[in-house]
Amino acid sequence: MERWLTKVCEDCVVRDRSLCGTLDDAALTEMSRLGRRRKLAAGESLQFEGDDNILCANVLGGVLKLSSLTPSGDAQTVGLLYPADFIGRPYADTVDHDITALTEAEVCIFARAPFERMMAENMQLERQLLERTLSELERSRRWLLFLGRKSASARLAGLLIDIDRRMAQTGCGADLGVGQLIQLPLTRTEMADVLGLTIETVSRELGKLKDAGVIATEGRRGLRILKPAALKTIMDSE
Amino acid sequence: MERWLTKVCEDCVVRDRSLCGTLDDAALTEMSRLGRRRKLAAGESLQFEGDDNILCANVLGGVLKLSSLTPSGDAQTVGLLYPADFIGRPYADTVDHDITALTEAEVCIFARAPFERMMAENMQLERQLLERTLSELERSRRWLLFLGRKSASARLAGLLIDIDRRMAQTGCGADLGVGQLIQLPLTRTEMADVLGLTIETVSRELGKLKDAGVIATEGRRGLRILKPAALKTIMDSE
DNA sequence: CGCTCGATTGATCGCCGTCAAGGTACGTGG
DNA sequence: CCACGTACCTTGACGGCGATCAATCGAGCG
Repeated sequence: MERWLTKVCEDCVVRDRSLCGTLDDAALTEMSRLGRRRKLAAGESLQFEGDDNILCANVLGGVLKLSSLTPSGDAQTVGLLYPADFIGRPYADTVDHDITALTEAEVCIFARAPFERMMAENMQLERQLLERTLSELERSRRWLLFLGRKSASARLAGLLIDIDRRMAQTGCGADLGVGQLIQLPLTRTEMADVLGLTIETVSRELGKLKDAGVIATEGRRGLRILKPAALKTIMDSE
Repeated sequence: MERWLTKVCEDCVVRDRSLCGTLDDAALTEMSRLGRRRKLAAGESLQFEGDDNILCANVLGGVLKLSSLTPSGDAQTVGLLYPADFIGRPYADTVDHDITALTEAEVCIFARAPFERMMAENMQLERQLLERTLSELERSRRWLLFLGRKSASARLAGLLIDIDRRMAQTGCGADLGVGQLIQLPLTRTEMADVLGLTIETVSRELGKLKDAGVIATEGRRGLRILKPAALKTIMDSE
């Protein structure tokens, strides 16, 4: 029994990169007892804004989004979640954002209460989460700068570069190197929701990048970055 | 000597609301040995993006901003700091944003290394910082939604409401209640930098709010919110 | 092969940025 | 206490970027 539970973590693809990466064997065994895996279909939601906050999780595979609906009805995505990312907000009563799978995804879920107990007993867990949260805050603030000050083309370039980097890091199918085929985890509409733009503008800007030979597309979700330097220049431009 | 150092914290105006609020007497004595107060003139910067990350601090009084310059040269403010707020990013090598006083301000500074040592030895300190960072991340994400999806008038209304709330909470001069005089901690230009707008648009939108009788202004920095409900409606509108 | 949903493309509109010209608060010095 | 100067703010005219509305296209699936 014990061995089986441990094995859940042993074959975990993100074990060394996730929050759990720093745990010793005893703590990992305890964690494996608390966690359970769940698969999500594309479009399926893990939780909704306003829900009771009862869970935390690690992303094992796939890409998810954090989003909110404005009172006036349209969506804004405030963050993307890739494998090894942490989901949840310990100590809070309610959930702040919807969490929805963009692709098929798998997560390792912990009930919030026992997870918080684990944090209290394992300092390195709390420390890890603090460092991750600080990083995430920084990511969010950098994105603020994009939404506040950058043109549609710069925002799109920034998103494509970010996706490329994250997909490479997490081994979601992208390899390092120019011209590699990436499978975009987002539809045009979803990209628009991240960028604070409309689907039409996203489509037009993608068209311009294609015409300029900076990228190439393959079907709806295939993407090749042909001129990374040019893309970065566009990202940094106004 | 010991008594004097302790006294530094004893007369601290934000003692119960700051990070240090949860510390016991022994730990507080240790903190008071590490911290030193510093006054900042309006416009003075505590640190710049790219600097070596050598300090953390608590805000004692005044209002400060966190901001970045885009490569193309214009400013975006990514956060505002009020009394009792925490400044700094433990564990990071370099500083992510400029920190500048908007008004006269006072901070209680700790060198980063000893501050991190204190955190390692005082779990509640790390725990407090984690909770604050999670809150701050949430604030930042909510602001993302504004910059991504809201009109100039909704953004401005949101900022005014936020300032009102924070000033009331931190006792910066605002009292609760309709029509109270608030001293805005920001100039029009600084408001524009927060909102991702231009100074002209901010000025025009303020004018509209005045014409509608929602607010009244008094000199450059004086503000009264006459119709809070109307302001909230505008904030929630598209 | 046809259906459906998503993506593209085009035409037009409006918000907000830009450029430009006063105007007003507020500190300074007479 | 008032004149003056400067920095900040307000107001106006105009243009462009991206939203909106609308039609068509095309990928992917049954």
